[in-house]
Amino acid sequence: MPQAAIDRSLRAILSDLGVVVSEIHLERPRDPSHGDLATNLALKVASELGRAPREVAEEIAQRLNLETAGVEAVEVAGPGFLNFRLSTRTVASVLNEIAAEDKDFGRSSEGRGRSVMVEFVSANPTGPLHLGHGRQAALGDAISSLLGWTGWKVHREYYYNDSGRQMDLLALSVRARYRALLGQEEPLPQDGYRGDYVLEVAEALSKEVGTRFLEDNSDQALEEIRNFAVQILRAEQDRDLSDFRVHFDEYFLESSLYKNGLVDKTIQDLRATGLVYQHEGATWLRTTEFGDQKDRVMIRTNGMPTYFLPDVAYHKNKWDRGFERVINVQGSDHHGTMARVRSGVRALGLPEGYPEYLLHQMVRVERDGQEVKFSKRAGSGVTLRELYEEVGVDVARYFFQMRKADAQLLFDLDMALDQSDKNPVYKVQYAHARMCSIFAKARVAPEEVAADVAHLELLREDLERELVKRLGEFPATVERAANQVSPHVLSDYLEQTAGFANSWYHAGNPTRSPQLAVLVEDEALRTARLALARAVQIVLRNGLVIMGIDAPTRMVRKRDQSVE
RNA sequence: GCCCUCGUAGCUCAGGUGGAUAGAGCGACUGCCUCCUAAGCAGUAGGCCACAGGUUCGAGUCCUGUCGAGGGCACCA
Repeated sequence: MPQAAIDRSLRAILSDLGVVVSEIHLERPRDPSHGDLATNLALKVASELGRAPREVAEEIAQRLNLETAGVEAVEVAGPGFLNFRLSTRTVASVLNEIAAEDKDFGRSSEGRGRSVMVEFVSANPTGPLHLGHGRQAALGDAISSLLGWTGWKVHREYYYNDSGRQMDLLALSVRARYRALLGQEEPLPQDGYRGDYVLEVAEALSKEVGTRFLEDNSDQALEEIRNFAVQILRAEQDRDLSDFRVHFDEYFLESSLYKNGLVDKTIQDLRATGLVYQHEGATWLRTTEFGDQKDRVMIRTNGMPTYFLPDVAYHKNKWDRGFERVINVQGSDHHGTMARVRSGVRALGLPEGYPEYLLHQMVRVERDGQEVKFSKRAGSGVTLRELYEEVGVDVARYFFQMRKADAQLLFDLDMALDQSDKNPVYKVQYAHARMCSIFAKARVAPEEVAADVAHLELLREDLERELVKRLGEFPATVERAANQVSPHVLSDYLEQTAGFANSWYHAGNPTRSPQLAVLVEDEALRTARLALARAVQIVLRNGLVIMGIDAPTRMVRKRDQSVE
């Protein structure tokens, strides 16, 4: 990459000047007259050297070996910026790198094969997944993928509570519906689950067991009902996720923490720290020791643990399984658990800031400017499946990823259902498909497109240069998105890159400027442009792969909203 | 009351570590095309970056406060 050569040259000069700098920030200036790349380096180190920024910049510019840095010109501007104009050869050589690396272009090794766990979705099996889970599924999957591309060994995990009060509530809700179905009215419990899906489970139950649970109020009967309901609802969630192309390496049951004695072990270990005390009949942990706002109850007066205890046990277990880095993707309503869990595991000797959290805000859906609120089946909200069956999985995944997690997400159904370039998802996919259609028309296999530097130097149109530069930024963009745990950084890049690619393509429309078409008569130029199209294709495809979105070679428009 | 996140164009949102004239999409407006290189293309207008202070050569970005939106502050999950 051109950045790397300049970076090396600058570092050499700096060490001659006797300055150490951890990172050199090279950016693409907005204003093209400021060159292809710019750095504020001189401004940064000027004070350390006790010299004027412009003077330092001048000296760096003078010492720079243009040839080695792959630069055609360097100039000092403004308060002391260094602006670089890349040589055409440097710009062009990017395309060969992209073609050579192909499916791996954009991968890096920053993670050095270390393990990271991403825990996400983690919904309890009490009903269908809703939009919040969808956002989380898309975000968690994309983050996992980004980490994989930057050299981490990623473990996707789903944790769920298969015991406890919510489950009992579910069982009672199902039982009430089941009995009502068989003519014996039973009121839903307070805070019971009201969605139509509970009725579906009840119907299935009655088919399975007949009237067996009509009179039986035993705990054992209730547990059977619970297990039955959980099995059905878990299966439904699995289908919802799998059809959404989200898959996990491991499903972790809360109940296993009790079965394996990890909860008991945790409370013992905590007691050994001396941070545990009794107060008004409950057992507390002094989490304020680690900056929590108040101490937390671990075991209630009635002898039952709160959720805090298994949470700590679970995260200690993550650590013990070798995950020194863990990212929990959760709704921002879980904000309160963050300080608690971190304090709890710190008491057990784990490092500060473990685990990491990515909290996302709520999702709203709008149609015709009106908020869509209801799902009869789910009882409340809109289910994930309802959404992606209407707009398609690609669109749903993209929309969930295209905003930063800590901002609320407005899901605009009118935009989502638009099948033109106005829809960012299709814009990127069209751009990819257009590149594919060029190869089809030229009757060449994309893998066989090759051009040497002499050809590539012919790419002198502004749009072409701009495109090449952008394509070269793909690996750095993937890294930034991964480091910031922010998939929207990537979707933003793809959308803009697709925009440039589309403009480039349209510019060569036969009725406008046929000399700008990819498939021009001049064979050398044609070769060069095919190589550019190939690079665009690779970058867009790799980006979409990371996002978990199809990169179609041909777009087929759906006639209407009915299922294909 | 305390804590966290957010506040940028009419709308939805980007704005690497503080850097040069604050960007994109939608919508609006103006041209162009009816080509088959795709369900159009090109361009224009639109901003007190919520507000008030501060830090500094320089603030949308950092600090303090105010206002507004969302969420969290359980022996619930």
